[in-house]
Amino acid sequence: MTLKAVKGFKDILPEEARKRQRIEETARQIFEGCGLEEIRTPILERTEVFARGIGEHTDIVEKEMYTFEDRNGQLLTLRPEATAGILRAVIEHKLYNKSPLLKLYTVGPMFRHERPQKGRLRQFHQLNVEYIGSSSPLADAEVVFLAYEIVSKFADQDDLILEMNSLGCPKCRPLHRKDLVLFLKNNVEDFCEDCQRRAGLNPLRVFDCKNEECQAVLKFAPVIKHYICPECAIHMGKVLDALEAFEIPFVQNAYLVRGLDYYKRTTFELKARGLGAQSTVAAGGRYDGLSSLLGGPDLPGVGMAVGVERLLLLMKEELAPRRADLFIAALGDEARTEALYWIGYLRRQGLKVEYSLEDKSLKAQMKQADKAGARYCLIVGEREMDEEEAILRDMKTKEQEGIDLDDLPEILVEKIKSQGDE
RNA sequence: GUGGGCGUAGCUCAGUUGGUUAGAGCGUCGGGUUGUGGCCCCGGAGGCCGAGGGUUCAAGUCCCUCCGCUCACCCCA
Repeated sequence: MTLKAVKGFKDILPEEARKRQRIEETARQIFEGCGLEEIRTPILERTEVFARGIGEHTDIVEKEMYTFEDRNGQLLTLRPEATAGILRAVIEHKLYNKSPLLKLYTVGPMFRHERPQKGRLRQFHQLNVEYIGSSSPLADAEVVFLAYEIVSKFADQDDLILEMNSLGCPKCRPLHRKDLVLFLKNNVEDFCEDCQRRAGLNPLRVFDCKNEECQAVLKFAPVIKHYICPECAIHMGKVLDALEAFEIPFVQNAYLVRGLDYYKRTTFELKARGLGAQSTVAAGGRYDGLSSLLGGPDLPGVGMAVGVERLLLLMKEELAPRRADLFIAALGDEARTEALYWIGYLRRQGLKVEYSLEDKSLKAQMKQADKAGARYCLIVGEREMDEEEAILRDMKTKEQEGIDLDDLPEILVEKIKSQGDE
């Protein structure tokens, strides 16, 4: 029995790692360009951080967290999402005293013990953004903007759909919730088993049900939109106006809800065709009460997460093959030793130089040069050593020229670097 | 946790009504004269046919159990 990775945990092999590098590079560029700063918090937190932050009765906390006791009997959890940990760090280090608005991003693995399927792993990765300290609807719009910008860099815009909704606030939400619960109670018979269960735990969730009969009944259910207080309505209006100004297309979905308790007001999901059942590639919303829930000051906040694995699924473009600037094919011990000196020098000059670790035939070395995508191949054997002139072959044009051994590295640097600028 | 689909070389897959040494393409390595890559040609390596039982003279092929992968429910990024 060979050893295998744990279920839902995947090895990221070189080809995929390169794609992820591209995604992260692009994201960082966009984040930094918008004035965000990176924060990195631990993957492990005290269970409390998530239990209080995410909500005791959410599925995540109830049955999906990797929670265990360490050697001292302390309850720890592998983070299932990023926001709670970041808030914990912001509060712990009183970062809010340094600036009234913190614009933070982080990239890294999250862990949830769910059954794996397309676009869903137990260890998965997110690009995360948090705007902490601002109640402005523009903060909400910025966060949506960032999600949209990143995703649309890798996905066809026609395949994307941005859904917006407002969940209301502690003032107006309870009214809706009360009426909704009442409605569900009065119509219990018409709902599927799942919905009947949801009604007790997280009533908003029934709106997510895929059952057609449930959806038919839900047409008559109280919708948040009609309960929202003037403040929330104005906030929502400003967010949507800003999105229009940003030229980001969206639709309003009155049934859009969130799985985490801490969300208030703005909530959104960016969905994509071609992802399978897990169609959400990015999502987020406002979480004004979270900071105080975690024992910090009453800081407003809004954030979002992009699912990296899902983005990977959408990423169609093939990566450019790797390219070496130069491959050095050396024949014989003397040439080889000299070649090593050149290789060290050239690499320190920033050139991508490869060569064969094994003592192979010239033909085999040329093949290797080809596989490395080398633009040039330098050939040096006994003959060249005697004549004090190595052969430089342009792999594309097949043209060859002699290079004087005396100041060979300098000549190569100049030649290859000037080529690269063209 | 509940369903469906699938497990044969590194990868994608063939494998006839059960029948002898399990195949192909791609990849990989080597060769096609003395020191020159890609294309082409030739050759090599590489499989407890997911595991364990059973039926049979005979199992990759049939039956059972388990394991794994996968898609969907659920939930969510």
